[in-house]
Amino acid sequence: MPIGRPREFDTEKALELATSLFWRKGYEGTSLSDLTETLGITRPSLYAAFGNKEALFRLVLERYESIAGAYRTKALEAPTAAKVAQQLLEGAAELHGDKGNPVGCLGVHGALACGDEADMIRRELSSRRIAGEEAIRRRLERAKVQGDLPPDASPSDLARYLSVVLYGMAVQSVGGASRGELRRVAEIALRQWPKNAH
Amino acid sequence: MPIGRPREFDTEKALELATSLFWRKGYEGTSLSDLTETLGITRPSLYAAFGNKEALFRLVLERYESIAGAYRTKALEAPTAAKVAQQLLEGAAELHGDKGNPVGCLGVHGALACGDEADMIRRELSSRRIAGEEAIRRRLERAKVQGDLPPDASPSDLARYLSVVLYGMAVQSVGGASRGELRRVAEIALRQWPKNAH
DNA sequence: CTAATTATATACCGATCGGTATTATTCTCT
DNA sequence: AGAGAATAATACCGATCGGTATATAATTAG
Repeated sequence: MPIGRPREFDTEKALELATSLFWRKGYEGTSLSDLTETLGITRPSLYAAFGNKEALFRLVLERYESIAGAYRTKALEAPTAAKVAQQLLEGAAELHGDKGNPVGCLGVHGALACGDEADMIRRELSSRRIAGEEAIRRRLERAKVQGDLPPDASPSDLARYLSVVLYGMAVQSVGGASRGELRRVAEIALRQWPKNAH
Repeated sequence: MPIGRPREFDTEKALELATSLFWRKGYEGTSLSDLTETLGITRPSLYAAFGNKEALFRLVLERYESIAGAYRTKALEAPTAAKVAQQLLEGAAELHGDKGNPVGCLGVHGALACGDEADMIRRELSSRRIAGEEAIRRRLERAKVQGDLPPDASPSDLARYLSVVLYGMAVQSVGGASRGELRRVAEIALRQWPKNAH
């Protein structure tokens, strides 16, 4: 056991509560009072354990991506480009259609528009969205090399299209879309997927 | 001329400046100090002219929808369902690809996630998004009656799909997507549009 | 035991939030 | 000119923001 007085709360459980809070209300919309009240700890305890609000948000973001965003990395490992697209869109439908999760996507509405003070977070989320799109693009380029996509298909355009639908589904879920409705959106979005001639 | 001391600023110009401010930074992200500084008026003048921050935002929202959202109502008047879809998506590409406009969409990121105080605005924007989707759905139902869509096509699913792509394009534009990139997204999204056998 | 170390709770910091009371100024109407 | 009405400028309100100084309690090391 480490030296000094032992911590009286579970940091992992606290991160989980903070995640759902930031997920629902975004970065700026979540106040320190929200956090301390929900986590059941005092302000100095929060700062001693996590640094400050911004550092806590970054920890939450890591946690969110490794859990809620797990379907993304898994989808990119699917054998064909068509299956990658399918798993991405259906995974988003499952995630956002799950009534147990807060609506929307932490990465999308966490800080789309915000005051000057949260500008760092806005940029961070934006670059993460871009990185996600890049990952899809690289996977589709590989697919093209493997003859898995028609020669005239553009991996970057298709990756952008997939990202757009993913973002849109997150926004749509804020309006209360059900899992079935999101699934049908995914199905329609996949209809146009470029068919290989072979 | 009305009785009393005349107003020394142009309310229409002030609304325009407020629109671009709310458009960029969202409802909560825009402070009264931002507003008074940008509009070049004092706080009491703003309150006398527009009521309060929330009332000003609603005025801005009306203005935004009648200007930036004009392409939507126009698109719904297109002769065929396919052209409605095309004009909706291409209109969004033009709007969000215009470097003269702030990125994103006021209705989408104006208050997706926010603190408790802005909850009214969040609900307002959400219900407007739903109303927009409903308008598309009704147009597509009319198209189906007119034999303009295949019998097995679902107007509500297609309307939801179109809305998702519109939302997603708004988010994508925050990441700096160009007009051409958004146009290609629109083009891909339209490939799957149900073809009529006729 | 004492000393060192770490977490806790209370109470507070300056800055900013949205909003307003007060007073002075500029106009129309009689 | 003077009364009434509306806007303008200054200065301020309580509440909340993110963050912290201070002191106390709980633990390990010696």
